[in-house]
Amino acid sequence: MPELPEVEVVRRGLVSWVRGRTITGVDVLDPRSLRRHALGPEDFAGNLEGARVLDVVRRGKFLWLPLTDSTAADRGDAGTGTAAVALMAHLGMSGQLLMQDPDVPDEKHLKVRLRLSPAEGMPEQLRFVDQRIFGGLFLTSLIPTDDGGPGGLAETPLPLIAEEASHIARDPLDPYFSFDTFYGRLRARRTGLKRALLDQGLVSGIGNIYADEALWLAKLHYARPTDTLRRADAERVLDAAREVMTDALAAGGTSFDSLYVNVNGASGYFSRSLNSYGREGQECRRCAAAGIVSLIKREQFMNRSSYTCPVCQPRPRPSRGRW
DNA sequence: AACGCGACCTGCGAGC
DNA sequence: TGCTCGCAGGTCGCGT
Repeated sequence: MPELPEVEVVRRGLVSWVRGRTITGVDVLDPRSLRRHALGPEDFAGNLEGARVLDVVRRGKFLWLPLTDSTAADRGDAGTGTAAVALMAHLGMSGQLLMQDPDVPDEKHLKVRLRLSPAEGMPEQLRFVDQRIFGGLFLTSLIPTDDGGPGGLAETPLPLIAEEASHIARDPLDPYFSFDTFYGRLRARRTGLKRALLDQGLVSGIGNIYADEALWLAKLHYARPTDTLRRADAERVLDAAREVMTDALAAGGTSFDSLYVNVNGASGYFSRSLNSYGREGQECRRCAAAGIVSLIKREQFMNRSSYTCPVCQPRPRPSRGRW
């Protein structure tokens, strides 16, 4: 489910419920969801119990909760306490973070339950639910960022980043995102445009859906070589990514239920607004508006599906070298 | 450096 | 009804 807009919906939903609260108990129902926590479930639980959640931070599709040291958790400054570690969450393909009351029956794919200190009118459990187990939770250190900016989007941005997310580039909606840096690195690559857009180390937050949508909006083919891509084309595809992710974020707001973080917003947004993804055999809307009949084509690329309009996103001609 | 895989998983619908 | 196949929005690590 989650690309940047979906993860941001989760972040926004989560922060008002968990910021300032203490983790009082941890139930690991399926240790496979802690695969990336090398020291095992007991270490995971032991380090979380007693720690206070300071914030919810996102970079790309990575989400983390900076924590106070569990031994120093009784300071009153929930928002400004220092943090050296964080609880990292990645939703993978099917992960959800749900706020639930204790009397709500366990979800079928409930993997980890965090019990939180009671707070007036707030659910007492944060549950990690994940059908496919590509996502997971783990603890990670917080380290200084290397560009002076904040580690990610947060209520109280700090120049610290979760170590396990430090290889992830900023996303196009991040105020500290540098187009010049992105473009320079893009031109240095000898690869295709979609592969580059999906490379979270180059630009983050874009997944298979929004890559296809951005390429469609920008009228660019996924195989367009990056090393010759003009600045205006790179700007166009990034602006397109920004546009589609901003729209999705706005629509995703409707999928957030105040009782829990609802990760079910897919149906609402996608059925209405997608122009290429999942539309194999259907008319390209832009071509149709111009009186041309062109059917969206699906192709295997990078072991996944890519959707393009053969008319307005023509495949680039094979380059034979300039000289 | 880049790429193509496989690995990690469960569940759904289509087709037989 | 039950089987197999292909498919699903991600990331990591290996070999070439």
